[in-house]
Amino acid sequence: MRTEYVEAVLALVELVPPGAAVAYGDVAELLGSGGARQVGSVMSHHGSGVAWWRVLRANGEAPQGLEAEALQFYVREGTPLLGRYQDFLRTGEGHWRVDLMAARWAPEDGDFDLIDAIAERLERRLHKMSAPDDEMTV
DNA sequence: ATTCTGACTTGCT
DNA sequence: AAGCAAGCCAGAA
Repeated sequence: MRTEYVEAVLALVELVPPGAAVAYGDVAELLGSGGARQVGSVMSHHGSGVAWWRVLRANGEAPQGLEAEALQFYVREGTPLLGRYQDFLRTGEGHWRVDLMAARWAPEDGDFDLIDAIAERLERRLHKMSAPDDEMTV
């Protein structure tokens, strides 16, 4: 993934407040570019510096392979959870997930501007690279 | 150009 | 609840 996209994704993720969360697909949608898998890829390779646990699967499951670590953060941040997470904390058994209906980030007044700024900057930087120039007609 | 690979999604059994 | 197939977007080989 190009660095412009990586930066845009990370910048977006930093806007998500503690206790809230968004799905991979949500991030792509807010950026107006790429898809859920691209966002997942970015998080996997470059997400360690941000609150990666606030970006998860559309059904509320934590990022693949990091369930246990993520749960610690959710509990600490008071993120709404569903299922037997307490069992999971004690025994490592039991299914649970984030209650995305309740936890999904609802951007506030100032956030929309920031989101737009990020999306626009990405758009600009992306377009600059292609420069079509009628390539197909040659 | 083709194929493979992912911290993904959605729909159907 | 749990699997599965197909669709998805893009980088890498």
